[in-house]
Amino acid sequence: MNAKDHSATMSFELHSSARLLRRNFDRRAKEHGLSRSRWQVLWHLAQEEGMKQAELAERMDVAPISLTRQLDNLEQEGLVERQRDEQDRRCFRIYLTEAAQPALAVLRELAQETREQAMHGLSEQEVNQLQYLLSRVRQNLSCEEK
Amino acid sequence: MNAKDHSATMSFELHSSARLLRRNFDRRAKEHGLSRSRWQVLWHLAQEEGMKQAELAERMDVAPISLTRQLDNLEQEGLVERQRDEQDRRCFRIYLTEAAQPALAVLRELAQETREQAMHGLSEQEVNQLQYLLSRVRQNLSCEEK
DNA sequence: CGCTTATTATAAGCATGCTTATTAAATATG
DNA sequence: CATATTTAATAAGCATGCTTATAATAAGCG
Repeated sequence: MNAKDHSATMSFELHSSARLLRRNFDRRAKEHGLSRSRWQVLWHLAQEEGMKQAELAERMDVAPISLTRQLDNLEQEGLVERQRDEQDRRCFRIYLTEAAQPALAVLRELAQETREQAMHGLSEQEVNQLQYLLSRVRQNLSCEEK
Repeated sequence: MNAKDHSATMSFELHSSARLLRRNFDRRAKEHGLSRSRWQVLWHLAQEEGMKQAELAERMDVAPISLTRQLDNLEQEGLVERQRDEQDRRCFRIYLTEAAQPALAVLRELAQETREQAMHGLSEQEVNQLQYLLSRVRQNLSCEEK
């Protein structure tokens, strides 16, 4: 097997393992009534509240319009709140509500389970190495959006 | 940073780099009028023709019904053909047409470019290592669909 | 053979992403 | 100040995945 074949296999492995990771989490989350798009919103808000919709969309790596519908639903269910920015009345700031806390607790637990399953049998050094190599691939692909 | 944080970052890196890989390819393919779902069909057929729709869907890791619409379109454009299986008249066998060859040539070239960009600066050993680690993650996640 | 079950493809309708166009508000510019 | 441009959010409509239901055919079994 030459280097070129290796890199082809690599693309496959990368694509495949990432898909399985998402799916593994999705399967767990679904049992708790959380779809992927929903848990992604809650997850990112848990890391930082009060972002504008556009900022949140940027972080989630979806188009702002794609977020609108999700926020509509989550707001209707009382899990998030849109608050008008007083300085710039065009935009909303997005906050989690108290009602979202139980869902977040579930999410943290599910994420932990998925990670443990994915990394099972890998030494700390191997996890570090994998992370390092992936970050280099990511940088190769993200820097040059030419 | 402890092992748990590492594994969290790892999930992020895996998710992120896989997404960038797809996107990088998509961007190139789009310039040639090929959407992801379309090139995935052609790509898999190029590896093996004459599969049943269900087999092809299995390989592509989509539901059979999701493939139906894509094949409808590709068949209409004359890039693929459905041929009735003579032994089992319920199923079709899917084949590429001559008209698909130019698109395939483009796809091969794009795939090569994307791989080279993704793996830029990685030694052959590092590519091997990355592939090995990813395959272990994949096995961890795929074996236990519990 | 005749009935039941499994398999293959499709249809209908939903979820969620996107592109493009629109509205309201802020900002820049003459 | 008035107009033009930019920005934030949304609306409309398309692409593509899914789940669930349906039709045709094959296969198993009495």
